[in-house]
Amino acid sequence: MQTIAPELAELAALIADPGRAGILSRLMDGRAQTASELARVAGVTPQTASWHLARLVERALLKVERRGPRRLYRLATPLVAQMLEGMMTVAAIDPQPSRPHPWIDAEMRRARTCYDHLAGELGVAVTDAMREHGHLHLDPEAGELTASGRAFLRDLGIDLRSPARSRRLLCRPCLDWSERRPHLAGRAGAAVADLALQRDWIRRRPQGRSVEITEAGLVAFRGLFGARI
Amino acid sequence: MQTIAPELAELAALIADPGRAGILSRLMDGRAQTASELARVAGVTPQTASWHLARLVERALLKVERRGPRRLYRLATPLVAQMLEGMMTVAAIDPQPSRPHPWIDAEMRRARTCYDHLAGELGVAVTDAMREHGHLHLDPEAGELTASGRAFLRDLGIDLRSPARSRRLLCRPCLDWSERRPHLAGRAGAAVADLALQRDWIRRRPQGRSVEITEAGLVAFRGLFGARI
DNA sequence: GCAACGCTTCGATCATGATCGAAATGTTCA
DNA sequence: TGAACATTTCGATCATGATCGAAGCGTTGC
Repeated sequence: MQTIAPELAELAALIADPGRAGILSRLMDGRAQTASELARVAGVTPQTASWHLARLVERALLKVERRGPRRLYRLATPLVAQMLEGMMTVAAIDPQPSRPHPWIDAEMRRARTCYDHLAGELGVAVTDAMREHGHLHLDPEAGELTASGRAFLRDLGIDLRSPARSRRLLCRPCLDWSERRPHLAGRAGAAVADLALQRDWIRRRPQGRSVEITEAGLVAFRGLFGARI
Repeated sequence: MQTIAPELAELAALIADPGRAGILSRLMDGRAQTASELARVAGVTPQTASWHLARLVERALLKVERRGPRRLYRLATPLVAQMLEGMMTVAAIDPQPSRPHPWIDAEMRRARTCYDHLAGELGVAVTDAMREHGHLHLDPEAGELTASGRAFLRDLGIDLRSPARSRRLLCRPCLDWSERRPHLAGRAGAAVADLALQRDWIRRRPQGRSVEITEAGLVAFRGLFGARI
């Protein structure tokens, strides 16, 4: 019985190295990174990272772009991000009975981006607040932005039609691996994250995927969204 | 920077072995299998399979159930199936320009079940036919069953409310890794597959995940659905 | 209780691939 | 053209874990 199992194993083997897993995890914020930065997060020497990166590109998980003497790596397609999202969700399931993940970096747990939307305590808090205000319904598999939610986002200055890529789902849940609860994803989630970056409510930390919540951000998330953060 | 990367790598390593990947792939039809059957599909001796199965259970990817002298293994949660689905989708992406997958078993490519719904040429053909008849809209990320579609399924004797687990999404796309195109999943997809099994349109092959399309099935899929199969 | 059967544990062997130092390549800028 | 820098290639070493034979365990049925 020939199945896709060999390819599945091959793909998994590619992710199974801690260095490569670190690289992929780092790229989950959707932006491109240099080989040096990726070597740093993987905790290996540049030549080792180069070897890992070559494998990831060869297998089409990453694509590379030359920018002067540097090379910028990013996830090849959103499909890869979606796959990693699913794997992280399962990876976060402790075989042991549920408890918080003390081994996750506090900054990551607090606030980060997940490809293009907010995650961590912040992402879940904003999502919860929107649900409580009736802006949002979120089931494990599906999500819906209510009329109230559309109005709310519009009043914030978000044009949901703008991201053009209307083929993307407006509103979907994404299981937060650190909080073990869904947060808002899809076009609406991306729009909220964009807004937060634009208004300087959050700032990307120079290294890593975590973001810093500014003072203005705390005020905005609490005041405008009603988030308990 | 502590992230979930180590857990991600550990999880991937678990799937990275061809034997274990074969076991997981085999269990993607959602049913439980004996250790012997899983050893067979993995192509290893029973004692090696036992070792693999122990790791998968320990890491909570599988759960085991004793049935007399046998042990029945199944996927621990639908989350695992969803993760594997995502991985298979990426695994099926050839780094090389697109072409059919000659290395996939013809029976698997023809018709199989994907957790609880139809996949392969059959799954895609049924989905396409339903789309062409206006029963279904299917975007890469989302799906919608139209009023016509609901009526169509009702006339077939499908009660979409019956599966009780109404938290599940009614209609969603699932990227078919052998056809590289979406097929119908969600509660509607599961209902169609259930119906097909009940009416003996398809039969599960004793080994493997592929299903056999019966003569009556060909008539039904062509006549009732209008599928080009 | 005993035999049959399915499955697991133990122990020894063997193969794959991750690692880094050293050196080469390639790009930019002066 | 040459210097500076980012990245890759090469080569040798080393560690992890997959494998199977043999033996042990546990359940069922006579």
